[in-house]
Amino acid sequence: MPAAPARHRTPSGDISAALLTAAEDVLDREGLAGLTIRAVATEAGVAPMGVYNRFGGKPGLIDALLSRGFVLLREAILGATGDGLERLRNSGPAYREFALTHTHLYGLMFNHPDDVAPSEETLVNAVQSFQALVDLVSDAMDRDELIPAEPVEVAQSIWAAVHGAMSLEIVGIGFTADRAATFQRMNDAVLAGFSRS
Amino acid sequence: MPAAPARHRTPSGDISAALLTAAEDVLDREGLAGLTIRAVATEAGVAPMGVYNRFGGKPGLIDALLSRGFVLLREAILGATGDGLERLRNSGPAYREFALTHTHLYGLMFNHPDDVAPSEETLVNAVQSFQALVDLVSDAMDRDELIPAEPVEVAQSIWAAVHGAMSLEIVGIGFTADRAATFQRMNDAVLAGFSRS
DNA sequence: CTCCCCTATAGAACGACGTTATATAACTAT
DNA sequence: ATAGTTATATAACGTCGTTCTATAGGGGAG
Repeated sequence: MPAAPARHRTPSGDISAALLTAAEDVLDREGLAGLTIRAVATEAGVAPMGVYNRFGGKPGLIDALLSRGFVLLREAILGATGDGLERLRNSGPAYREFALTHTHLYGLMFNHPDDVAPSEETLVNAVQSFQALVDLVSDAMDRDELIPAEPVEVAQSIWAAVHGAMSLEIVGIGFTADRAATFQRMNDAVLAGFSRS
Repeated sequence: MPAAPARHRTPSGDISAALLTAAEDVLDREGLAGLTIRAVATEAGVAPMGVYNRFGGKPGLIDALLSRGFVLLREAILGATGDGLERLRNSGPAYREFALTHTHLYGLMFNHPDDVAPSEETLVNAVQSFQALVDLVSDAMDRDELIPAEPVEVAQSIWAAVHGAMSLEIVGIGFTADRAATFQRMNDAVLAGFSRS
């Protein structure tokens, strides 16, 4: 009989992390269409069954990607420098940077397939991303740099504007030459709407 | 031999329209996951091959949906009542109404699959949707109800904010009780950022 | 160190998908 | 009525997500 084919076995604990990292890479590189169970498993050097053992299937794997995406988004927002209103203003470009660095993941986070039901953990991470923005708004209000109002309401408006700008920019709908400058202007205009004259 | 199976044949000219209408219905009813060639053809009472004869395949069919979506969006914007700044303000809720009525189509318009390359006609319709908003902005500026600026820049910012709000509302990311009221407040805040004090 | 159980592995299989190819039958224009 | 265009039914191919089987590698108990 022929020599037994050398069969490698990945240590249990490393499988989830390997699959998740591989999924991120495949998604960034080839988009959602290229994100197949077989492709991710191959990229991770793991058997396709691992996706089912660890994530319960493709929707579970995508949910894990979303969860990680919101963690990264929160870190991007918190990475903004400055204080008060200045920091809030700087969080806009930081948000933009994240979206442009992970366009496919970003698109997935705000427009996931119907069969992907965000898990509790994912929802918590999404809320914490939003909370990071709320905190920046609250701080600016405490410093009297913004009109007093409900911070959650204001943060929701700012997030909508910033997310909308990135969604349009990623899909290629833009009618101005300098995208970064247009983003800045929109960011400033929205903040101006909530600022003291 | 058995009786020939009664084979119905759809008149040529009606096939495209039947397929497109069926695709709209299936998309609205079952989402992108349910939008299969076979399902659309069955819904239209037409052979699956019709999609290839008329639209060149599934990406072509989706492109036709996008094209029609932007026409509907333009009509929704133009349907806003009032004059000048008031009409611009009213176009927000009209936009929201369209997005909520066709959530799946709306999501597709601003986050289409990688293999769907928008046709020239679709791009023209998208530009015309945007132009409708630019015209409202220009009119409000002409009436001195907005700060003088480049209408395209201002319209781009407004669209970003409104689109972002609907994108978040559709995906279920919202932290305020009354979605319609929050939308109104954001709409007003953005316009305030471009308005005369 | 040895044995055993847990679990990752390879591989086949299923149904559904987008797509292509075939041959037949229905409409349309002459 | 006839000929050509074109929609039809049907089968097939490869790939997808998913499930099932049997095998074999690694970690823990003795």
